[in-house]
Amino acid sequence: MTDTLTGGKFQKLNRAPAYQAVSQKIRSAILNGELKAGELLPTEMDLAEQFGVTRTTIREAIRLLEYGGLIGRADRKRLVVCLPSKESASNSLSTAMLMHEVTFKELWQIANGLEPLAAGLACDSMTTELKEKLAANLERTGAAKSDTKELLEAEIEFHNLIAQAAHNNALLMAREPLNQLFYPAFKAVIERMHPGGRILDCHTRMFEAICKGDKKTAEEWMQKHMADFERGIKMAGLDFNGPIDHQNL
Amino acid sequence: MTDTLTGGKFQKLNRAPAYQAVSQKIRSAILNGELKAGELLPTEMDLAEQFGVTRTTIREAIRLLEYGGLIGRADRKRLVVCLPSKESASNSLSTAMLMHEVTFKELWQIANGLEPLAAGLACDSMTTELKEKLAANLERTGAAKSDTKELLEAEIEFHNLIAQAAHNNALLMAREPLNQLFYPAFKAVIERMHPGGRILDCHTRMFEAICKGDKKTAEEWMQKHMADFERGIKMAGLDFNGPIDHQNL
DNA sequence: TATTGACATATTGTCTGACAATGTGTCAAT
DNA sequence: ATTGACACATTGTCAGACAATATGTCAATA
Repeated sequence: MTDTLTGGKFQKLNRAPAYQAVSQKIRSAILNGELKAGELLPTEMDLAEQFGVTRTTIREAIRLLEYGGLIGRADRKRLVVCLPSKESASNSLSTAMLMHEVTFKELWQIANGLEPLAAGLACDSMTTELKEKLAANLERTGAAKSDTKELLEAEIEFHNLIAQAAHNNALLMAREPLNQLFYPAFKAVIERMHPGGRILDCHTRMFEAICKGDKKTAEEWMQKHMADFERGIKMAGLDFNGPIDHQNL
Repeated sequence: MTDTLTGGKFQKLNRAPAYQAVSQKIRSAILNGELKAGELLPTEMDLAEQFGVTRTTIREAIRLLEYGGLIGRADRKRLVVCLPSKESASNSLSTAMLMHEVTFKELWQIANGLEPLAAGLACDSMTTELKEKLAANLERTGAAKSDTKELLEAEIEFHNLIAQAAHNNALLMAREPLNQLFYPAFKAVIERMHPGGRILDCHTRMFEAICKGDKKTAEEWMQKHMADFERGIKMAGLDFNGPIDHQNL
């Protein structure tokens, strides 16, 4: 199968289209800090002149970056350089996972690794501000009762707060695809849950453990919580070993 | 601060540009399976007619998707619907982490969560094929000696193989940003390492543990391996608590 | 003073129409 | 079976235009 004649010696020379080159240049400029987040981009005409191409080409180059969240619109006209939000940053990863038909089980295994990790780290770097937010969240959960929509939001907020308490931005971003992909499942599980179930209990104990800096207990309760979630998925009639849906786009 | 007159009642109506709408439609069609991966996209003129806009608009819409890896070029002409590769899928997340100036420590904490997880899962679902590949990788590592480039590649390959052995596609994709961002650090660490160090030993013991299905031992050795890496980063003169570089773009 | 209206200007979004470069398919010649 | 010649389709890029919308200025007004 090795055709030494046609296969060897020369490598495919890549003549990438101009819009890709331009896009790369702009991207680099942003990563280098030549263009700082928050700054306005030069106008399309400016860029066109600088690169020596047409506005059309510039616009295509910009679109290429826009999806990644590196560039956004300030006020619907002028474009600005952005710090990508964790949502936009994890979009491609989420959709890629969707298209690869990742299963609940696979995602759950990751979450089961990351969530206890977050809980553990939170024990080391808890702040009073986050303690207050968590306390407020517990109240919110308690007050939600059978209002599933409210309960759902509180539940998600709780986990996000824990992750914030870990003071690890990378973790916060790495978790985001799970948030996005699990959302429909969260919803289904919580809607089918008997009110006043274990959720609040779990959360409370976790909160107390974290406040005490009791890493082991915090991690254990998070694991129990995740186990509950797994059971919930199955009880909600979702196929734990099957691919997740994409009601989120 | 609540101006009840101008603030309330009406929400900002969003008149998104046409290229965004078109992009969304195409994206949905792909996620719905109306356009399957591998299929050719209709020609730009076709799309332009169908959506009732110009080719210019269509092209901008396509660029928007191209970055995310949902659309690629088959043969430099006709565009084709793609299953995003794990590399392209994690690009935005990686650059977002870069721009948020994520530290080595933050990334390491995640890796320290995911890598032992992978090693543990691998114990449950090892295949003979991967055993062979891992065995070959160990030989490769042994043979590399002081060839740091070769050693680097072998090291990365080892971890990827473990992750593959976990048979969890989501994990494989979630790990990818770490691969991308740690790469320069890997390199620096390995170049500064005394040859015949602990690497091969660690890998071998992990391999043996995984083959035996000894989850606990496999995880422990992976953790030791990660601890070595942490030491390596510090010894290489990199700031463990400082932001990572972006020599990768 | 603070708000409004009128107006010129700048910038983006979209359209039209064109051309060059490149890949595809066909068919005859070898 | 390979090559050459040719028509055709499709993408990449250009030039130039116009509409819609923000921005800034300045006078008029309450």
